[in-house]
Amino acid sequence: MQAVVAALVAAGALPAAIDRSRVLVEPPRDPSHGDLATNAAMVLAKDAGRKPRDLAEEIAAKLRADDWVAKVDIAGPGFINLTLKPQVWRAALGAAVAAGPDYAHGTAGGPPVNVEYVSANPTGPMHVGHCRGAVFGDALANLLAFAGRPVTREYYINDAGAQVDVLARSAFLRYREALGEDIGPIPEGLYPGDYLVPVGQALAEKFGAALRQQPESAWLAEVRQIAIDMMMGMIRDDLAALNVRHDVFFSERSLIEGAEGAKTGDQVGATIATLRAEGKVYEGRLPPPKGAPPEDWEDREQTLFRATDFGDDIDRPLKKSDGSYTYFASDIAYHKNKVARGFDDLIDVWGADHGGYIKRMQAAVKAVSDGRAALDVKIVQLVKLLRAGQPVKMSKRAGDFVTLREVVDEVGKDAVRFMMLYRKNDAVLDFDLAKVIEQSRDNPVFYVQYGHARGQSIFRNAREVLPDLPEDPKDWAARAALLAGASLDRLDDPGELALMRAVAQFPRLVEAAAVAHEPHRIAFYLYDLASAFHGQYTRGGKDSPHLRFIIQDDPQLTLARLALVQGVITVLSVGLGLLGVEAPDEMR
RNA sequence: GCGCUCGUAGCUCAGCUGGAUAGAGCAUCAGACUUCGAAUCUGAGGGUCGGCGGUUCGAAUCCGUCCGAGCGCGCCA
Repeated sequence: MQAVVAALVAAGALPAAIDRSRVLVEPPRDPSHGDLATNAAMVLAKDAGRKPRDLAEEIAAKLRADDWVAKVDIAGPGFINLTLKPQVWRAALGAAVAAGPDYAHGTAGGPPVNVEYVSANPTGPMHVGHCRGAVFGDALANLLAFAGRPVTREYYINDAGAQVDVLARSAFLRYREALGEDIGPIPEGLYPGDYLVPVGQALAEKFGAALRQQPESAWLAEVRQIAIDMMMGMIRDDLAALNVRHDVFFSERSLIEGAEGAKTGDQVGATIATLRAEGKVYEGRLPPPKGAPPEDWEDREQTLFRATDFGDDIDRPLKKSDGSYTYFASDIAYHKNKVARGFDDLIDVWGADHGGYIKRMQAAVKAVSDGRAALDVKIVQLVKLLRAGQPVKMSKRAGDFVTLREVVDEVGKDAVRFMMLYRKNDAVLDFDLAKVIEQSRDNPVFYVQYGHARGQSIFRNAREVLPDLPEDPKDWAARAALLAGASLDRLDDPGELALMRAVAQFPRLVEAAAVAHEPHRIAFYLYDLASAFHGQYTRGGKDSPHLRFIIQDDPQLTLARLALVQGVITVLSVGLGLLGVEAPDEMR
């Protein structure tokens, strides 16, 4: 397209200085308009001082000369619709089959990117509320990595706040219990969950009765660390059950107290000092919050980050009244640490309740990187857990919540992952435990997986016609070698062409989804592809047996159609892989 | 009071970053099983894209303003 515009400029039909940036070429929404559409004539007409339709005629004439173009139409206010020759799609299918698992790989490279997700407090097992962010972050990281960017997956362990001291005290109580003491009901303010019982037992085994009569100051740090380590072990197991993984588990405490060996010292204090030297931190006063002022509001001089200089609405405090750092202060130091490790591109995945935090964190990232680094915060909205349309009630009793593990055990990780991604991340999501195990079109997980299984089933059956087919469904290379000899010219049914187009579109889709940080686009695309495939499959029914994939007396045609099936299941398999969902060879 | 997010078919949601007659699934109605897996498919009806203005060749999409929902608003993380 650009070449055509250039030619027109050269021919004097268009001014040389014309702005081409708005010229787009993309598949139209309505397939009956052709394979590609461009707005070039409309966009360029004004600057050129020409009527859009006249200009369109001129451009169309050039396009008709192209080898790949079968048809050019001008429609509406000046759209130019291109229909490509089937050879284009056949070539794309051939490429997909040949590339196998690498199809669409590396479509959108770029600098290293750091994705932080989950970062649940290490005070207990993961609950359902965590799983959406976990799945989203993991799939986004998969997507970026597959698109060709070096990705680091990170978990920030909030092991420095007051809540881990509560954890330590709760664990200590279980320790006394493990030593045979009757501890009665768990006091208000401590974590009551049974998951702390093993921690108490571990403490009892390690220390015997040694800690029992000691004051809190003597045992707090050690008990805390053991409890945190055990909680993180549980969390990692929970994440593993969801097929979520991280490369780096980063401790907040290590920022404040220094990493092992204490070489790094207090990075939070150092960060504040640096910012202060740059004039980005000052001592000052804040106005009380509007609306409902807190009872204990106290107007005092405090250490503030000049967030308003970087786009935030108000400057933000860095120290509590007792002199310790606010969570925000250590978060600044943490993000500065990420920048120092070479990441100029940061992505954080947060829950909806942290929405009010985005501006200040983006301001902080700008401040600590001199504007070089950018932070994109993806908010995942609430998940409403249902069973057959009815809300799953969580008991109000503290410590009694639905754990992530319970949900995964009930419906499986594939269903959880797919459904979490079958929605935009910033829209609330209903998750119905009854529906996701249904085996019907109403359940997208099943529907897409069934598409893959059905494709593999065709290969199993096709061995009657083509005995040379490799038996192993996972041996894509052997299949690709055989299918390379297929005469793809035999694929000329409109349904087949539509499937080829869909397969050809996948690399573009991966690129767009990666750039937009939107893994849900993959899920929707896969559903559409599965739908087109199921449709073509059923078309080869009683009325049109000649459209069946396997034609008994025509091995060559069968081979060509198997190449199409292989293209489809390649994309289904790669796409499901990005989402972290299995692509089964058969449904059971 | 302020900020962020959202508002699309009866229900649950897409809409490729400004394109053509706004699309799927469920539900409703009408059809297709001596089949490579009917666990599927084909078709029909159903819409002031929350309202009103603006920007332009063109708006569900961008801007303004109302209405409605959710989340947040020193020393919780």
